[in-house]
Amino acid sequence: MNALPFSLGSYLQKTLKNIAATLPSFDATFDPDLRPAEERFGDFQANGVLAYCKKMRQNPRSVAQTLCDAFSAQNKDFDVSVAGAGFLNFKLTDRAMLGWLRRFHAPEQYEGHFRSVFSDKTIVVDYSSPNTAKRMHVGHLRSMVIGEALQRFLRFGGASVIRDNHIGDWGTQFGILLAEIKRTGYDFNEAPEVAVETLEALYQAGSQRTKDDPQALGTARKELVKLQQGDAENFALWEKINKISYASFEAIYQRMGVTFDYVLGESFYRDKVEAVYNALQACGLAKTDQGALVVFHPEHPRFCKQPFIIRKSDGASNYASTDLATVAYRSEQLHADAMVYVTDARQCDHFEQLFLTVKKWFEAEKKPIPMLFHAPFGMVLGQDGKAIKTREGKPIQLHQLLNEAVARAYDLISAKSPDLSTEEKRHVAEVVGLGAVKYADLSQDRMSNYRFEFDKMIRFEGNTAPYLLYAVARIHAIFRKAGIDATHIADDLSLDAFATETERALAHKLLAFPSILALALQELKPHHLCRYLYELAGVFSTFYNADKVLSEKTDVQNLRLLLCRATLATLEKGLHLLGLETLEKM
RNA sequence: GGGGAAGUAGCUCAGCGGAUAGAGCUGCGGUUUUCUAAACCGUAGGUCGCGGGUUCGAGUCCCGCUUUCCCCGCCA
Repeated sequence: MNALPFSLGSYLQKTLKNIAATLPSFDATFDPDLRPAEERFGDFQANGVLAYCKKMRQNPRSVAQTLCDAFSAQNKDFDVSVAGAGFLNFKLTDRAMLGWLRRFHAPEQYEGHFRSVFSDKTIVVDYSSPNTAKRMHVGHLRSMVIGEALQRFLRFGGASVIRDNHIGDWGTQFGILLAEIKRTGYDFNEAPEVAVETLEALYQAGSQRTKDDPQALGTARKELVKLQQGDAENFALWEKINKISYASFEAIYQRMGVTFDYVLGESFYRDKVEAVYNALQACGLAKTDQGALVVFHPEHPRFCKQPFIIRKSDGASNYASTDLATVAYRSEQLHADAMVYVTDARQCDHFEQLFLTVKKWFEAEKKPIPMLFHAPFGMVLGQDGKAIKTREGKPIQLHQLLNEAVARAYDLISAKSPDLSTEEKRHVAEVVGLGAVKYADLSQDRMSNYRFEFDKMIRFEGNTAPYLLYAVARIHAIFRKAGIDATHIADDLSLDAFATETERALAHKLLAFPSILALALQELKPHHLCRYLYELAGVFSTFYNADKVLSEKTDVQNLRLLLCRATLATLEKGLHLLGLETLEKM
């Protein structure tokens, strides 16, 4: 018999499907519906027989039994049984479990073993994407953090990922800002760190002015059209603004460990939107309405009336124009099979309209249609449950927020680990503080709004980054104490069974890692992985408390070191996939 | 007015049509001559917004009602 693969869930899924194909009770529509099981039921369970029998009007228990018998006739690694209404429960033998652990206890052993529907596909992940002329504030956190995690998931699953920061550098804000710069005569004669604040203030003042005064709005729109038509003065100003903005973004990215393959802002597509206008009119999708070029979708209950405006009545492009050009560019020039957009949920309509339009457009031109995914996320709320703001009602600057997280982490570490050197404390504080901010964001379902509370994210109880990082540090401490390099543990075990329930419970949890990753990837939701890592750390802590690793018996110690090594690998790999750094000491 | 998301323990949240709805915080009670107690163990806490329906089975799907948030033609 071959050694068991890394992804036991998908292995069982495939095996059951194959076996079912040889049995008269099943047809090709049967989906075993495999998932990790609670330990009291086994290690994995297949619930699919129930749904299948409902559809086929068959007795689920007897059908499950035939599948169970056929499976156990050819596979001795699992004890399989029929339970309840017709569940199939699979419990790995200790021997098979230990065999799996020996094969997959280190991250380098995972490489190439985790596959998904995105494997071997080229995928553009569009995330962060701030607007220039403003500094990043708390509202920019989620796209950056969630997008970074998702692109790492996709990459780990064997996809060829292109990270694209689609910066908003060509929109209406420039009309407002250019008008305000000209009105005030701002000359950029200050350091970039100061200039970025000035520009922000100018934008805010200008933005208010356009709301109060229709004439100012008109002026701003004209400045934007001039820019988009290549006016030299406006273009030079635009370049200055962007240069200053990029520098302020880069400082944040560096700190957060975020890098991009491309930074193709909206402006990159400025000479490509004309072709979009022509193409969509040529294939009859776009028409002029109230002076603007729009796309309606007659078959859609809402978008038959709600237009997708691809060119404004003043001739200026908007983000629909550039987004359409962007899809074409990514598909044709970057050869992307799929695109994932990580933006806030308010843009759901926009992306639904964009995807519908692309589908029809590409169909009409007989071009391959890329898979398009929107991964929307909810708002960041303050402690009062309302959109987070400073006391003055302004957005909280991202760099200030990160500084505060790190400062709070530093205070805590100074109190808890006074023996660390100042340098070590600073490093730990940086990892813990930034990790706490990232993890707080990732650990909640991205679709819901989440409450930003320093006190909750920088604590060591519950589903937090510090709790997970602490578990990692404790495992490192065991290897330090044993004088064993964690990457060189003995895997030639003499034991072929677990000695304690807690050992087995830990192994049970470790097996589920690939299934959880698959779920997180399928839904493009990092919180599934967070929840899993938290549970794993919890099971480990129980084991750590109950079973002493460094024991007098060599065989027991080797088994437990193997479990520690596997737990360490999973926690570290998982945290790295989430975009967090890990520590050996804290 | 139309549409979307949401309403689960006092609070913050998990819960892929499946098995007795779970965590953490808070409360109460324990555990350290032992690998990091920043931990662990125990206990308490629920009309899953309300009312119907589909199903062998509904927190999960459908319909109605209700509350909150968000979006709805030239912002992104």
